[in-house]
Amino acid sequence: MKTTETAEEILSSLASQGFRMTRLRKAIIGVFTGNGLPMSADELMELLRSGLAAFNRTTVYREIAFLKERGVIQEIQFLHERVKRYELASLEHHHHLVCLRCNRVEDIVLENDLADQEKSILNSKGFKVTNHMLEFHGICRGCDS
Amino acid sequence: MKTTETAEEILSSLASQGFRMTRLRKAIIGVFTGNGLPMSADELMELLRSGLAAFNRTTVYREIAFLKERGVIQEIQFLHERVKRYELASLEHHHHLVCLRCNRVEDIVLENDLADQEKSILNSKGFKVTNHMLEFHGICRGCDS
DNA sequence: TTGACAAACGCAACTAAGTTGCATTAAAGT
DNA sequence: ACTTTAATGCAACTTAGTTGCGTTTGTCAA
Repeated sequence: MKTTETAEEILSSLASQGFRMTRLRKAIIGVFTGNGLPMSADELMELLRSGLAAFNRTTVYREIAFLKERGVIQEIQFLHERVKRYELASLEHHHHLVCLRCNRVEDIVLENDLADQEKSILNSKGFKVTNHMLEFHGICRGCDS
Repeated sequence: MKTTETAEEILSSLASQGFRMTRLRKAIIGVFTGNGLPMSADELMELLRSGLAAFNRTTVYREIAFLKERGVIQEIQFLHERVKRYELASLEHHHHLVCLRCNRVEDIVLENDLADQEKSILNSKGFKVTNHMLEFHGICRGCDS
C-alpha cells in the first residue's frame, strides 16, 4: 500500500501551521511513512526505543492524538484486539485481512464499491455515512496447513 | 432484528450439555433475547442491578465469556469505543449503522452479498475468511438538523 | 544572539475495562 | 439428604490509556 505523501511533505505541512518539528514527531512520521502496517502505541514505543531515542509513554500517546486530530494518521480497531492501531490517513483506501492464527495483517483493495452501498443507506435510512470499517477475519495462506 | 432462538431453547440446549440454569444465566439470556441491541458488560450489569438482583463483576464477565465460547453470543467492537459489546449470535446476519452524535446503533441488512467478495479473496490471496465485520459511521436522520 | 512564548515533554498518579487466584456456594443428579 | 462440580464472590492485579502540573525546548522577533 503506497502513500501519496512523503514524511517531508507531512512535516512541512505541519510546520506551516505553526507546529514544531520535534525529534519525536519526525521519528513517528518516519515510521508511518516507512512501513505500511497498522501500529499500536506500544509497538511504536518499542521501535523508537530500539532506534535512537526513548520517549515517555504520555508523550507518545499525545503525539498520536495530535497526528490523528490533524488527519495525518487514522485509528483502526481490530475485532480481536484491545489495542488501538494507527496507519497513515493518506494511504489508498483499503481494508484488512487479519489472520487469526499468526495475527498478520494484509491490506486489500476491494473492487466492488461500497460507495453505492452508502448512497442507498442515505436514501433508505437518512443516515449520512462519513466513514466505514470492513475487516475480514480468517486463516491466511501460510497458516493453512 | 429478530432471533431464530428463544431464551428457552438456548437454556435447554445448554442444560442438555450439562450446564446449569442459574439466575444470572437466565437473566442475561433474557436480556439478549429481549432486546436486540449490542450490550456492553457494564450496561448488562446496570440492567441486572436495576432489575431483581445484583451480580459480581467477575461473574458477569465470566458468564459473557461462557456464552461467547458456546456460540450463544458474539463479540462486537465499535471503532469509536473502548468497550466490547455482545449480541445474540443467532440474529439474522447484519451490520451496524453507528451515529457519531447520539451513539445510537441501528441494524442493517445489506442486500449486496459479501460472500462473493470472500470467495474472490480466497481465490486471489488464499486467505480463508471465517468472519467479517462491517461498520458504517455517520450521522443519523434524527441528529442531522 | 538573546529573550519570550507557546508547543512539546516527563513524571506521578489516576482511570476504565477486564482478568486471575482462590476459597465458598449452590444446581442437579443419585 | 448427599455429593459433585459448575458457578459465584472477593481482593488483588493487569493492560491500555489519560490527566494535572511543573519543566524544557523550538521558533520567531527584537
